Amino acid sequence: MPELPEAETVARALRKVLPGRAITQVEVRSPKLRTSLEPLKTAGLEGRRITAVRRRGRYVVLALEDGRGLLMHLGMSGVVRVESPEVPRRRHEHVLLHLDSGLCFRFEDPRRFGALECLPLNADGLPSALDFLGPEPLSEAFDGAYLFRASRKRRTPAKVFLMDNEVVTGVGNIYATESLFAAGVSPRRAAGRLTRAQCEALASAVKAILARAIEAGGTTIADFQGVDGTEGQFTRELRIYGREGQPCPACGTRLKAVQLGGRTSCYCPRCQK
DNA sequence: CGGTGGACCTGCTGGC
DNA sequence: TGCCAGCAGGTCCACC
Repeated sequence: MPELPEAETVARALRKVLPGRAITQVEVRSPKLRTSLEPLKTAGLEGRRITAVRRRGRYVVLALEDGRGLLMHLGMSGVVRVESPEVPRRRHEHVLLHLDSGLCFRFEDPRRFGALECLPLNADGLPSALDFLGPEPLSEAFDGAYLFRASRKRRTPAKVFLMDNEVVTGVGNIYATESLFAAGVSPRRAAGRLTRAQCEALASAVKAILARAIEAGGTTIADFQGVDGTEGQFTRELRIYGREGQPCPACGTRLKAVQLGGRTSCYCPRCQK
């Protein structure tokens, strides 16, 4: 799944059903995701009440009444559902949190790149493990001036720069690709060579595209689902992601693809400079 | 320090 | 038809 709009979609759905609920039983069915799941078994979560659901970047935090929180990341293929414990366990459902509402929070993740850990929360209500993250892209702290400042002397490609969680958090391959296209910036351009105007255009594009994607409930390529099983509707609004070889929607030029930072990056060689 | 490449996983697909 | 290399929304670490 999961870039910021998908994490936000999940967080909003969980906010409707989790706050106020107590965890009655923890069911751990795999030894580890990205990190070991063993500590969850002995974390003493039974009886603890969930007080709030927060999102930071691609992470979702389920705050507990005791000052700790469950830090969750959906990796590449994570899906969360809240449904009856009677529904048969799926193949890659690794953690189930039974709730006093009679429902069950279920974390499914075939590739196991996701994470679920219980950690103490700081004054901001977040685990300090997230302190390294850069600004939220939809916050005022993220704008053209910030991008321009942060990119000086960086030789890394603009796309890799935009996907760096320390620069701005939550922008992954899909939304970086779409934002660069919307801003008319080549994904290969050295970050330090971006003009002030390009930084303004990029920041605006990131904000507009993420906001629109959140409205649409995220993007589903293969496996992202909302908590209620629905697919993200932003998929139909993607303009170039995954379309290498096809004509540019703006000028008709054949879209190209390059590998940048190990990720496929589709772009229009004519529209993006 | 900044930048790159591989590792971590399973599942699907496109090309032979 | 069937097989398998390659690729997939992310992060982290070792290495230059």
